[in-house]
Amino acid sequence: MLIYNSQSKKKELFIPLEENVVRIYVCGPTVYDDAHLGHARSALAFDLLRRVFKAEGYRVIFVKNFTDIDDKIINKMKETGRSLESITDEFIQSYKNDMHALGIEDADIEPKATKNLDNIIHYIETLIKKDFAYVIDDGVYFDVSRDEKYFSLSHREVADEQTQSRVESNSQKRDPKDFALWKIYHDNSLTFDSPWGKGRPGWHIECSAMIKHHLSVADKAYQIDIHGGGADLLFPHHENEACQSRCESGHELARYWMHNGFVQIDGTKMSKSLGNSFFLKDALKVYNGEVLRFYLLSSHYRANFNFNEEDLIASQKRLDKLYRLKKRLGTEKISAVNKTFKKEILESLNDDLNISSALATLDIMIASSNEHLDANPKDKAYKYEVNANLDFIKALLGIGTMDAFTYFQLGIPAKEIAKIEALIEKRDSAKKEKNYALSDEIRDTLLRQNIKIMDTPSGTQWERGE
RNA sequence: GGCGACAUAGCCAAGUGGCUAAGGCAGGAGCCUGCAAAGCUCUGAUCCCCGGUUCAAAUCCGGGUGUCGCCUCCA
Repeated sequence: MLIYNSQSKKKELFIPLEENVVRIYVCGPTVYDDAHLGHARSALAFDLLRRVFKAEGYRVIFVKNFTDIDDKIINKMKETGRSLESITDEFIQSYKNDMHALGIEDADIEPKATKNLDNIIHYIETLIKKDFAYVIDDGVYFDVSRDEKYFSLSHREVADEQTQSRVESNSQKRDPKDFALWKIYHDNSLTFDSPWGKGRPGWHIECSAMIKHHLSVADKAYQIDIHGGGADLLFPHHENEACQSRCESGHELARYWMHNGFVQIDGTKMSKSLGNSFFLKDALKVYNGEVLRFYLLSSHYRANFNFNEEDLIASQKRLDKLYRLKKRLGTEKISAVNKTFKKEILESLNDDLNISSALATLDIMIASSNEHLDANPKDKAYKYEVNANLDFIKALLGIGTMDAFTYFQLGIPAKEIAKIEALIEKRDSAKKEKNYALSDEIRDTLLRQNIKIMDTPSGTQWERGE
């Protein structure tokens, strides 16, 4: 497996810390609002990574946190009068529901900041004891000058004056780049006890503390194999995490750093402040989860992804072909997956998740299967193998999980289905009587309702249109 | 202002030194069909521009132009 490491800016051969085991930590959402398409893309990228490792026979320990202490959550508490837990529970559940709709399973471990306060405080104490952090009036800060490898992850040169001036700085901080490990609050907002006074943990510290507690291996040069997240987290979040962790433990945090690209709308980054963000739950009202999954998954995870409906429809049509093949197999019996097919798909994905290349192989398999079945419609052994191929894809990519007839009837209420099928019966009898004028008229009527008719040797079938 | 990424057919998108530049959507032609749909076959690119390196470059180097991102919470 080759993985593009943001730290070296190169593809590197993946070598696990422990044989046959992969430890992956991904920065999850701050749970103050519903998930948007960007969360989905990030989650899908690492879901694919997880599936590929599993297909290669690794035991995967996949950890994704929920940041449940944050100023935005505190603000929401003030606005609504609700408790922290009621807000974060709601959005954790909402996040999970949306991800499940996309075929993304829960992480193996899902730590939360509120459940790791002791770990966080202990971690900060160690950093102070080792003289990497210092206490001033408004909190505990990390002394960046004590880490000569600071900037080695994000490759930033020494920050220029402009950058420094942009950092909101406490005059007592030794360096504007120093970042908060613990923030002390004297107001009535939500706070937690600490040796330095009531307050809240800084953002970066939770990941370092939770990785150490939940995922790290001891006595290796690195604590975990892979650390992932959105490209916007590279600096300062991941740089700070890496810095804290190497200083606290003497070991580097992660051997490989992976960063996914953004979802863009009309060529600009989707973000709340720009007012162009798209909630996943709203998208899921319009598009089936698997269709959305396939679309968001279909281009490389590091590239930016320009979301638009036209491309989504094109992507759905591509998925339709997989389901049409599934439909025409007419059996669920399975033999062994085609070895060449499996090998080619895995080779593509093993190259830093080259999904485009993998999907090209899938499309070629679909076309050649159709070709073979056109010539040999009754070749059962062949059908079993194609079934096995589709089953392999289902586990690896999470597509083709539905019954084919269900797939083509998505979004059509049962009442409509009965009406459609009644019309099709009527058309069938008209056809038998060679009353083509009537049968074509019925077909046109259905087409106007976005229902496509197809006459096949095994009877008339229908599908929803776009 | 500093740093970085990207630029491949109408659209989406692989390929990063060497046979005919993957695959999908859209379009065109054909086979099939009562006619369609579906499926299959055929069909489209001097790889942003200008220089350079090389026997050979979409692929490496330099310079442009353009788009986007990070530097502030962010997936």
